[in-house]
Amino acid sequence: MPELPEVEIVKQSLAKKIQQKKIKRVIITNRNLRFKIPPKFEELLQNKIIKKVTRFSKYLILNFSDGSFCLIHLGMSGTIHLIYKDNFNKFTNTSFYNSPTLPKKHNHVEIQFKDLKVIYNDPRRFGFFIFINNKNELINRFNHLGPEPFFKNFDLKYLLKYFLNKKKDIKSFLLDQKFVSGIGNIYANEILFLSKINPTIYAMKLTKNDCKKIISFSKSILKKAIKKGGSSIRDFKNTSGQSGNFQKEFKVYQRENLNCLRNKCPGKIKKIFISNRSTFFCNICQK
DNA sequence: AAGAGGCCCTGATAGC
DNA sequence: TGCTATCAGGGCCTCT
Repeated sequence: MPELPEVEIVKQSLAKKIQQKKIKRVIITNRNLRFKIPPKFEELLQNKIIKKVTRFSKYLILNFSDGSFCLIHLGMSGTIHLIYKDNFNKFTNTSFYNSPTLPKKHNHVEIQFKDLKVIYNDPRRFGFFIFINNKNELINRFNHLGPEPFFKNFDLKYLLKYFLNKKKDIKSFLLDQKFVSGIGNIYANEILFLSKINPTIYAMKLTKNDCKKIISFSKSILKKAIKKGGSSIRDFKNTSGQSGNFQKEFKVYQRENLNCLRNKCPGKIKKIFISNRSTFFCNICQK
């Protein structure tokens, strides 16, 4: 669900509110996430000072002043909510993701600061919180991940080499975090539409020009989505309580049977499944 | 080793 | 109204 742009919005919002602050107390109300939160977790975070909040791919990272980290993933349904102390008992909080109010069910982690608290909610429990002891351990966690689309090494040479002899559709590669990290189902669909590439085509069949377009549109669409505050396909709110706006720009995602939006293209958007993920494309202009 | 497929989980919605 | 089936922004694991 949250892809790179949405996680970036959460990161920016969170950074403004909790950087340089000391964690007073951590309360776990439900330890069952993708990885069970160990009993010592609360103790490890207590009294840590958050030097910086950063992001890699779809991962949020709390960088503590003593060199340790907390790695957070939102999975499909993870949301982060902020509650100010004055309103501790009111649901007038602003939400970073997905809900205008704090949900009553499925709250898992509560991180308390002097003046506010941060609550993590995750109905489907595909997300996680992991304590990381040091930089090496953090780097190891990311070892298997490919570059973000923004990185310099996500270039033509990389794609051409990676796609050599690959008998798998390009859509699956855009979703494969080992190849490129940060792209999810929405943006994979949109990138292929903008590139005029059929999602079912084998990666090895792509031309040099196709690869150039994929690189260029991956960067531009993610940048644009961040600029627009992410995509709100449910109730996404940033820290100011504002929705993202990028969903208004979707050209194919969730547009099954609607007219292709490319100038003068007579096509209609089709929906198929690739590796169990819904895939939207125009079968006229996406060759 | 690449590629296909299943699985983790709850909730919203569509269809009967 | 109320049931069931399907699908949802992700990623890991196993099998061939």
